[in-house]
Amino acid sequence: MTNHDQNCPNPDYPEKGHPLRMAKTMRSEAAEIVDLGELTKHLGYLMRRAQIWVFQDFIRTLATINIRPAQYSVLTVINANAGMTQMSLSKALGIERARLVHLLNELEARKFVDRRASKTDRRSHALHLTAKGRSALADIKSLAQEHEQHLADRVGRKNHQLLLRLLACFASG
Amino acid sequence: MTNHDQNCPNPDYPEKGHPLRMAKTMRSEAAEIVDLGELTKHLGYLMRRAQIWVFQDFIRTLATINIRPAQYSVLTVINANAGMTQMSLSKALGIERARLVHLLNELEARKFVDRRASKTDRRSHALHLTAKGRSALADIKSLAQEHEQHLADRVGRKNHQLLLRLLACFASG
DNA sequence: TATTGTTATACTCTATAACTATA
DNA sequence: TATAGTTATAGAGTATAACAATA
Repeated sequence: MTNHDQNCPNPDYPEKGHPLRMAKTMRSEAAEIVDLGELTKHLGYLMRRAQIWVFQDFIRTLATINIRPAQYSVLTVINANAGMTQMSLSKALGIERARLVHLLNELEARKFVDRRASKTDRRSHALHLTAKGRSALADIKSLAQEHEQHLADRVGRKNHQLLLRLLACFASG
Repeated sequence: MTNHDQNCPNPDYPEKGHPLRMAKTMRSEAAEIVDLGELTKHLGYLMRRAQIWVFQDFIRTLATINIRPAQYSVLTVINANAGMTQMSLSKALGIERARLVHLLNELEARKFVDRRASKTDRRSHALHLTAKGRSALADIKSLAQEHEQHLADRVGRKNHQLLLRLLACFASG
């Protein structure tokens, strides 16, 4: 019996097994009993496993529109802060500015984002969503909500809210 | 005011700022106000930020012994399941077997781990910690506990326990 | 035929350093 | 001198595919 069976409202949601790790040829279903030792007492281990689970569900749920978590976060924050600079976006999301360049190149190539000349500082760019970007974001948000519902189904609505509150301790601090 | 201020027992532990992201030259401390939009309602976003925080604290706390989270998990599970195969370890930790080869090569080069011939299946290896590996793991566990205490200090002891329970829903499932 | 360990490749993301053009 | 954006490189980590030895 694995650790979560006692506590998870719906341990098998959305189907048996890890979202993207369904073995192609599963001859022996016998899941070996492996002792994880101290690992299950470490928040870091559980967070890593949980984060992989969540991101894979996100990627799968938004696969039709081909948006990954990092891209979603960039679009969302630009939408909420039109005209912001790359440095500001980089700091807000904790994404290295060098990495952000590539993310923005992709989103600009897809005509979701505009880099406009700043009026006050000619070193920096003012970031804006295009009309196409705003339209796409509406669809993306809808799918992202669907994804979030998967998580709430998995862990329970109250626990979902609780996790949001508890994890905020580590964000940005 | 950031999101976690109301809820975190000790929002500034262990010092101001992110563990490894202290700017080298911080002229203007004025943290710009950036609206994160819907992101703070997404478990995935908060998990990613939290996981980065936690892993960076782990890496820093165990820097003297030069052990990273993935290496720690491998040593711990081999210790608890002497003689296990690489496939079994790969499945238990959710690490691709191709990736595990490199991890084990490193740990074998450091004389922490032995790959012995299996007695029952000549395709597979039986994994064991060496005497040096067991000795090192004792020190490593002590530092890992210190790291875990940092997390408990950050989020509060009761919340720490709560998080362990809630996140287990996503692990392994 | 399928599985174990291995090698190799591609892609995402992190971490740096260096460069340019501005400030 | 310092900062914004860019380019480049190195290293984790993930995801695949293919191969040899073995089952």
